[in-house]
Amino acid sequence: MRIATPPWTPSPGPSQSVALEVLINGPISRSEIARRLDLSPGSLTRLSTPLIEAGLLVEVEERVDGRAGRPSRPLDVVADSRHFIGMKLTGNGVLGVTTDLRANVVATASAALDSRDPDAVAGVLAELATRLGGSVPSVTALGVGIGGLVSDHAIVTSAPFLEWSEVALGTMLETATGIPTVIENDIVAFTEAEHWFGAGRGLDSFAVLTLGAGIGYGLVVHDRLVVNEDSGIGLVGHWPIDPFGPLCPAGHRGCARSMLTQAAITQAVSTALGREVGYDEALDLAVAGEPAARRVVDDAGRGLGRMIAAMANLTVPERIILGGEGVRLVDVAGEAMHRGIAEDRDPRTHKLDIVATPGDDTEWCRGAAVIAIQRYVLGRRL
Amino acid sequence: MRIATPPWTPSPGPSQSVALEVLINGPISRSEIARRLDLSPGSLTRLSTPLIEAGLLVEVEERVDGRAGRPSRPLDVVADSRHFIGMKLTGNGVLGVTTDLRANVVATASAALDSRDPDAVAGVLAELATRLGGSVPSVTALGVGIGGLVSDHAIVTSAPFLEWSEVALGTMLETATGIPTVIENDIVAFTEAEHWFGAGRGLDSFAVLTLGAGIGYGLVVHDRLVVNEDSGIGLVGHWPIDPFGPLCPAGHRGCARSMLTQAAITQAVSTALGREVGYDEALDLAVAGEPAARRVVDDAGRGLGRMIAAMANLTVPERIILGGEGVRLVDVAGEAMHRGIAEDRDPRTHKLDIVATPGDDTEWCRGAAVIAIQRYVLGRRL
DNA sequence: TGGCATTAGTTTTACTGCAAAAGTAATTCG
DNA sequence: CGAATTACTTTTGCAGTAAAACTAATGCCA
Repeated sequence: MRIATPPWTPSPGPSQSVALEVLINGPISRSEIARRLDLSPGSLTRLSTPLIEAGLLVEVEERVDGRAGRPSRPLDVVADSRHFIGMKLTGNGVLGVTTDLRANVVATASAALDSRDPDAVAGVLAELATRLGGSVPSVTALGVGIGGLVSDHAIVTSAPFLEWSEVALGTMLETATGIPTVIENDIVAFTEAEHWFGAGRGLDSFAVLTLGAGIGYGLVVHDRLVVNEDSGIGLVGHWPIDPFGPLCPAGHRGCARSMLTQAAITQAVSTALGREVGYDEALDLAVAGEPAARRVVDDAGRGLGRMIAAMANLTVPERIILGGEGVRLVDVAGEAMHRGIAEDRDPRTHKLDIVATPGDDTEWCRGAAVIAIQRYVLGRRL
Repeated sequence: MRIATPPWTPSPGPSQSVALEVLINGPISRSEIARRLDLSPGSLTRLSTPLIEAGLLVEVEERVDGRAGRPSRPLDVVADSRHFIGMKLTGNGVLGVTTDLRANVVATASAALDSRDPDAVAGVLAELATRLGGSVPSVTALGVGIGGLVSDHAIVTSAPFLEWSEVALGTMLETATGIPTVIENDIVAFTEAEHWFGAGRGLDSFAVLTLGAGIGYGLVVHDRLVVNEDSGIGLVGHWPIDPFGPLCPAGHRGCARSMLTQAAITQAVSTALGREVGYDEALDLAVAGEPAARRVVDDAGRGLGRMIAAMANLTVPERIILGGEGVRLVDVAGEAMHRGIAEDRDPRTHKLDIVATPGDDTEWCRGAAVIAIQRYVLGRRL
């Protein structure tokens, strides 16, 4: 029989900071935590002991560092002491994952959406949550990522792709599942996942750009996400990147949406070749040297590069993280991208640190799970 | 006889926070400070009393608020208890101001530069500092703003307009004047002035764009300036704002430098009219409806608007502050600017809060003085 | 092999700085 | 004129901290 896990008790303050430090920065010794949080060694003993007794932290076996002195006893969180569900809602369906406290995916599932009616959608989500929760002892919290404006971590203010406005999805799901639920904008969720557990971990600032069905943008500065009331609208979708590019439905010429989305690239290649091709096929053709595909992909890469240059120039991040389902473009058009960056970057600037995350669909779900984790770990005051 | 002013003793911690709150947020009651810093009323008595006894703060006469209850006794800093000098260094000369602790200008002076030799320049600056310091009892610190890369608040790493690199201007001036000296990039200084005492006061985030001899950009997010090792290079000077615009010396078509600087506008208007005109005359002609000038100014305004849209989209600031010697462009081309903003902003976004600061040359000097004030008030740990 | 240096972590102690609570002050409103 | 309200002060006790002394576990070196 499994002993019930105690709640994440640490209230805001040094005790919570210690727990967070361990959660985010992996196994870490008491002395290292003391250095980072600027606390005395004595305080660290005092603060860590109750966390260990509560079963939240454990001492892992010491690693031999080869240095002189007593070896450290790194602390780590018991990652599978709690589990979370993260879901990504799109127009066609829902994809979901179960994760542990460190946002490692332990199960995956999906469901189709027949209707856009809020109640029907909530029903599908709840059913999926039940299915995902079956593989773990208990689910601590549920996070849902959605492309649109979300307020109070609970209400979908506006989600054009579902034709929703002011839908209290959070409450609906909490009622249906009995699991504490947070709703969040998908890019915010993705960015927070990179922030806590991804390529942005430990950085003071970074920017995120996602490629896929749409173009997403997130920013962390001074170790905190940058948001305002317009976040979630999709501010960079119509970013002008090529004055001679194709038109988008809103009448912008050569905007990000008309050149960088998967649909834009497949359409441009399909039109040029006179036959329907998929996204991966379009990129394959470019790799193989097919001239039209190559040109479309290079134009996109160059535009992407100029967009990255703009982000770098205006927000001076330590790193730029590229992600999303369509991120393979970065591999295929890397050279064009770097040319695009060079066009709009002063040659005296330092080289940009650009990393691409896996373009797996479940990354969006992990993001939603991270929002649930944050909400749980930090308390209601997110 | 004037009693010697005690040093700004508060060491980092709540005491310093209280002093800062009063310095930046004007006369403010103890209870209001307690609310803002999340301290108890008792703590505020304890913390403010020694600051008052030290002569740093004073109680100003209460303002009648009409509300019930005991009236508050607002605290204020003794602004003219200390004075600072701020200077702006350009290729032709130096402009300087003397200010009080709140960066109010109390004197102005300038000097020409005959030579770009570091020692000669330092001599001119020191002489100017002596002149500026004559009107006040004593000078607490000196700040110098310079268009280029500055490290450690002391060394001019690179200043192309003076053909300087690795000039230890800070030490040179401290030796020559005996006044603690800080060197800082001019845009950083300008932005900090807005942050503490200008249109950015009290905001969590804002962006600054200056127009003049060059294009400057500064950003504050989460109440702190955003900088990295590339800040000071002038990252936005070559921002592409019009694919059909004129060429800049670096070969960029329609970049900010080629369309928004004073030189760009006067040149474009002069060329069109076949005679030399100055900046103000060019703007006057545009106001009067002269077609070529109108077109040049409107093109610039539109480009400025698109640049503002880019800043707003990527950094979601609460406010955008426009400044610099050439800021009159904003008045003359306001309509075109707003059209440019609308082009690249999603119509669903909230209206941007845009303010223009006076285009006085001395604003740059105030900025430098603010850096000196910050360095003094916060201690060496800036 | 034993001492020494080094680093990690614990225990003890004393103290700072805080909030909470109770008290005082100064005003408006009825 | 007193009740309500808000601002500030004084008093008190306590929680969390650092500092110091101590224990522990390793590598290094003679």
